[in-house]
Amino acid sequence: MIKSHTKIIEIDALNILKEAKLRPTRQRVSLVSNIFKYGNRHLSAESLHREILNSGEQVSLATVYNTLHQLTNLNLLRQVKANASQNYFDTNATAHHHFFDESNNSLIDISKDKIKIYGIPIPPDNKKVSEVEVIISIKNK
Amino acid sequence: MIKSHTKIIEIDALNILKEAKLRPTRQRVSLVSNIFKYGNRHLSAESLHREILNSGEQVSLATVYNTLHQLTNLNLLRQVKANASQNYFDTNATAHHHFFDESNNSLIDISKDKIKIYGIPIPPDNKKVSEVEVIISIKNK
DNA sequence: TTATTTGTTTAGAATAGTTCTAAACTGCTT
DNA sequence: AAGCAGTTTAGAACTATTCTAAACAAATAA
Repeated sequence: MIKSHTKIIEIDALNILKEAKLRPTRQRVSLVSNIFKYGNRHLSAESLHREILNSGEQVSLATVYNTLHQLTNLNLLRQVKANASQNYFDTNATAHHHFFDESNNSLIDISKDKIKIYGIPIPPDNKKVSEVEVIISIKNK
Repeated sequence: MIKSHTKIIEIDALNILKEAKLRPTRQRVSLVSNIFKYGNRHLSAESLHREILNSGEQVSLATVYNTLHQLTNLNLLRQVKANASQNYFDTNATAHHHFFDESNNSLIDISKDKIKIYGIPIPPDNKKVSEVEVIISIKNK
């Protein structure tokens, strides 16, 4: 049962990589499987790397970075803006907003349609808006 | 004339440090003078350090970081959220928003009252909102 | 099928960015 | 002016990320 479940995930990973025109190397298959296994979440390169190593696979941290950036360029991941020491990648690549918990640097999704924004200024000449996001910093009461 | 202008800025720096209960060491006086000399702007530790060295003073990069963090804790500076490789400190510590230019990682201020936001969700239990900011990413047309 | 070329991928090494901590300094107390 | 306590500085250590040379894979030619 578990084996067959794993198989399904791997097939998904293979499809994702095929669509992305990235070679389905051992490293990428295990990375992509892991990245999208648990629904929407916020990953650092380091935490993903640990996860992979714990699952018994061997992939270098540099490859983790490569793959995260490739998926980000393909809009399958999204880099989150936060003033944390490490960068976070969001497995929800569609537009949405975040709570940023300053007490532990963690992020919580807020769906796009919860928040309405009016008065977005016109960008400078020769620039266009690529994304509008609201970050609500929170801290302990 | 220039000398006297510098003098005034130094007195400002001395006052800021006095209010902040930080000792007015040579390093801090030149850092604080420089930080607030040019109105609102977005500084990285590295760029501020270069600025100081160019002005003939000798301060270590570690001290630049120390001072930036001290001023941030005192709400005289504000750390900007951006997915850049380095952290940026905003000399405008009041609430406002930003354009983030993806083409060169630069920031442009947007005044708080330009943008209206409705529907900010209630934060999780025992948390309170400390800041709401909008980041409008822009790129070349 | 095998050799050759060409482009892709990986991961160790190098670099960039930030923090830690021991020594130096400052001001207070005696 | 000597000793003590807390503060500050900056070199060294560490963490996060990127670079690049070697390994690999696919495509083509022999």
